[in-house]
Formats: sequence, structure tokens, C-alpha cells
Amino acid sequence: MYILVTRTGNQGVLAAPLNSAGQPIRPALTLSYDEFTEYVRTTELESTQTDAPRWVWDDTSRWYPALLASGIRVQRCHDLRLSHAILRSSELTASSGLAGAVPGRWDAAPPFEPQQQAPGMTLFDLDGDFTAGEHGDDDPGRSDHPVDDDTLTELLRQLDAVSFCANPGRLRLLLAAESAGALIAAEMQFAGLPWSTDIHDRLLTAELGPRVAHGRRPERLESLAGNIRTALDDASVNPDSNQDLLKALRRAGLSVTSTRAWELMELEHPVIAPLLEYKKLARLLSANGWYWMDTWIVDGRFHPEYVPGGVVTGRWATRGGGALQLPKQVRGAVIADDGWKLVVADAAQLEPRILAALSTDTEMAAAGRGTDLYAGIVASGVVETRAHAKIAMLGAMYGATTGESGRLLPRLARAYPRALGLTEEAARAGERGDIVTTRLGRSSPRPGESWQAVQAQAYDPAASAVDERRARSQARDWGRFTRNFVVQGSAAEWALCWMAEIRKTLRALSEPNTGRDTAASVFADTPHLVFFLHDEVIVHSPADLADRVSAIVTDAAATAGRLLFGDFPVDFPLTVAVVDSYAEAT
DNA sequence: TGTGAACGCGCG
DNA sequence: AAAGCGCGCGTTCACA
Repeated sequence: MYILVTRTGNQGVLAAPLNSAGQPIRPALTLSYDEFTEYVRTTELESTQTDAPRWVWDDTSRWYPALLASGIRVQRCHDLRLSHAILRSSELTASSGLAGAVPGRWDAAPPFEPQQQAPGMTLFDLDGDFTAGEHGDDDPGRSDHPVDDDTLTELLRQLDAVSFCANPGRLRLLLAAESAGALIAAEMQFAGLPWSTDIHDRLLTAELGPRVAHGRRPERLESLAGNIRTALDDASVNPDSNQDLLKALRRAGLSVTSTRAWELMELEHPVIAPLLEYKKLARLLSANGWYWMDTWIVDGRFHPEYVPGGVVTGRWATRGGGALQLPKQVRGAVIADDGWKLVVADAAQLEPRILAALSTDTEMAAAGRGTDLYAGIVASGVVETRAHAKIAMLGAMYGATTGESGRLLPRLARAYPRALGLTEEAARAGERGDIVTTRLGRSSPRPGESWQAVQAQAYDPAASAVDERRARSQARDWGRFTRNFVVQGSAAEWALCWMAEIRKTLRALSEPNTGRDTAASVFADTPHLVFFLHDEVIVHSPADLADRVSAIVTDAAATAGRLLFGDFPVDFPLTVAVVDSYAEAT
């Protein structure tokens, strides 16, 4: 059952129960916001995992935070905006009405809104003009149904597009996983990652010296800057300015083309050591220093905003706080609450395994059975070392042509022709300007107009050698993108299924909270996801449940593999650690 | 005074 | 040893 919810003009919500075809099965309810909140609460409490309704709404990030703040979790939803984005460009639905429709409200970026959620915040603090829409309604077929026309129409279009596509099962799974991801993203932002400001502060002080006002250099950086100036015999060089620094390095007789750390590392000069140290610490200060801590850590939790579907491949993005770049340096500050544990799990060599399964390369899949996949490649005699296996695999998935990676590729191609054939084919498609599609049906965008123009120009009889070189190089660039898109995007789908399965099973582990208490209690006694990083999750769990959580996370990986690849024999092993501190896990 | 490109580096 | 994919973000600097 679907329950489609829309905002009415006058501070209310219309909730329309629909069957799986999108037809009304009961009259729609007109509810005040408070009534709606109670309606969702009771509906969720009265339903089981198998008969829970799927809430259909325009945008999870606009509806769910307020429900969470009221102490309510929902089990399933259908996020129309995210689903639309997938269906709009999927190869599988290319002939649907949805794909052919004039771009409108559902193609617009979500309205930006700062997402600070104070306890007690309601749906209506988040109220915006998304529903009102500025693009107008381009659909001629208006109905007299009391439900918001545009939203219902969009649901029907989406259901239609899926039903009549070549592989409805995969797209249904993708839309369900994407929508579950949206719920998880909102829940993770709400719960936050447990963060000890005390430990973080001690760590910063140990590295940088005592805290100083924002904008000033801490003691340790100041003294390193002094050493740099002395070594370069330049009293005014500013190590924060790359231009300035590059000139000073050249004046000192060093032949460098940039100030990148890896280039500096190859040089022998008294300035190198203090400079590399300075760069490392300056980065720590600016990216995750005290100012960052004050900005992003609230009540002992890091609350980044996750953006499902924020990357073209289907990976998540984040906004604010740099959540997907948490340096290993500061992970010691991620600490479980008293009596709780962190269950940290990451999928081992996820992308190569995805590639093996996508291409039904049984040899490559076998290399990863019950072991480190790179070690398995070595054991098969394809290359000599694990490092080589890894470099070669990355080269295959990213499109390396030169260097060590390029040299190792032919050996990999001989051993795993199916896997390497798939990546090559994806690259060729991109070079032609064609689209490629992930396992579950997310397709790559087409290259832009300027790309097409450059290609067309190269075909002109009057084209110069420069034109042709430019066109070839640009085509190869796009080919590397599509080559990687298939693998990265399918891996993202695996990760969504993994998380959705974890979430579902964790929920069954403990009785749903009756949700009568304060907002903070939604996750009070329950293991819950608190962090996600492409192929890695953290569950914050009461200590006595941590071992069961580990098993759940492990089983969920296998389930995700089956959901995507059926019974193709590929393993998705995890590294799982039950720890007090994130730093212990890596 | 504001805006955006370029750079560099953190993560997968 | 430093290329080959996808990101976010802080800083400097040129230019409006």
C-alpha cells in the first residue's frame, strides 16, 4: 500500500491511501500537521514489517526530519524526486512518458534550505515552496481527484515507466533502495556520529599547540613557518600561499613545478621536512581544527547533511563538515557512548568484486572467494604482489594507460577477459557519446553540448590536427568516466541495498520505540546506523547487542549480493570491528 | 567587496 | 611512485 502525502495550501496535509497501481483504496484524509504526525505514528506502530505502507512524498529530506524530531520512524517510503531523477535518464525507461515529458518541477534541484533541526521543530518550519512549484504544470490530463494533482500524476507516471520497462524488477529494487537511502540519510543526520570534543581538543593541542583564536597560527605552525623561512633564507614567504612558496622554492634552487607534497617528497633540501610537516598540520587545522569542531559538533554528535543521489553515479554526497573526508588523523574522537559500542564494517575490495559479478567473470570472482581478492589474483599467478594486483585493478576500473598500472593491464586482461572486456566496452561507449547503465538501471548522463561540438568539429573535412587531437583526448576523458560509472554506480547500489537491509534487520532486533518521549529517544535503546562512507558503515549499538549487530551487518552484505546478482557465485566479505573508538577499526 | 578559478589535499 | 574515477572544502589570488 502507498500513502501519498502532500501539503495543502492551508497548513495541512492530504494523505491518500493507494493500492500498488496508484488507485485510491480509501478516501483521502485531510489532516492538520499535528494530526498527520499522529497518523504516521499510529500507522507505523500498527503495521508489521511486511505490511508497512510506503509513504509517497516529494522529497524525504523535507518530510522526514520533522517526523524524526517528533519521535517517529517510518519503515518505507517512495521518494518521488530521487526516483524521478533515475527514471528520467535511465536507459530502461527511455521510451516512457516520463522520460519524454517536458522538464518541469520534478527535474529541478531541491530548494536549498539550511537544515538545522532544533528539538521540537515541526514539519512546518521546513515548509517551503517546493510543492507550489514555479515551473507550472505541463500535464494536460488534470483529474478531479482531491489529491494534489501533480504529485499523484508523477507517482502514476513513475509506476507506469517502471511497469513497462524491460526489467521492472531491477528498477523497482533501485527505487526502493534509493528511497530507503533517503530515510537512512535523514536518520543518520538526526542521530549524528558520536564525537568527543575533549579527545578532539587534546589531539589538536598535541599536534598544533594550545588553541588560539580562529584565523591565528597555533604555536607549532608558527615555529614551522619560521623554520621554513630560515631554510629558504626568505623572511617573508607565506607557506599558505602556493604561488609565493613556489617562487621561494625556485629561488632556493629547487626545480619544482608545483608545491604538491608528493613532488616535494622527492627533493633533498632542509626546507622539505618542515614544509611537509607544516602542510600536514595546516590541513588538520583548516579542515578539522577547533573552528570545525565548534561549527559541526553539537551535543557530542557530528551531524553532517547527507545527500543521497548527490553524485551522478548514485553515490551520496554530503553538505557541510566534509563528512566523507574525515581524516584518519581525527577518527580517535569518534567514541561510543558509555555502555555502547561502534560496529565498524567495510566491504573488502568492493569495486573489483562488483566488476567480477557485473561481467559474470567467474575467474575473477573465484579469486576473491574466501580471501582478499588481490591476494587471490596473486595466488592465481597473474601478478607477483598484492600491490601490483591492486594497481592493475584500479587501472582497469579507472582507465590507466601509462606507468606501472598501464604495464600490468595486459596480464590482467589475459587472466580476466570478461571483466576487462566490460570496462573496455563501457569506455568505448563513452567515447562515442553513448550512455552506460549500472546493474539496477541508473544510466550515465550524456556528454554536454560543447563535447558534441568538439567531436563534430573533428569530423569536419577542414578539421586541423589540433582539432582532432582535442576531440580524441576529450572522447577518452568521457570514456574513462563511463568506464568507471558502471562499476562505481553498481557498487553504490550494492551499498544502498546493504544499508537498507541492515536498517530493516536492526529494526526487527528491538521493539519499536513507542515514540511518546522526547525527540532524542528515537534511537535511545536501539542499534542504529550513524555513518556511511561509500563501502563502509558504522552502527552505534548497545554493547550487549554488538555481536548480534556484527552478524546482521555481515548477513546483510550477502543479501545485498544476492539482490543484485542472484546466485552468481561472488562473495562480499567484510572487515568488521566492534570498538570503542573509530580509530581502532582502521 | 564580492565572486569564481586554481590549487592542494582529505576520503572512497 | 605519484596515474587513471568520483567527490567537498579551505585558501589564495585575479578580476569585476
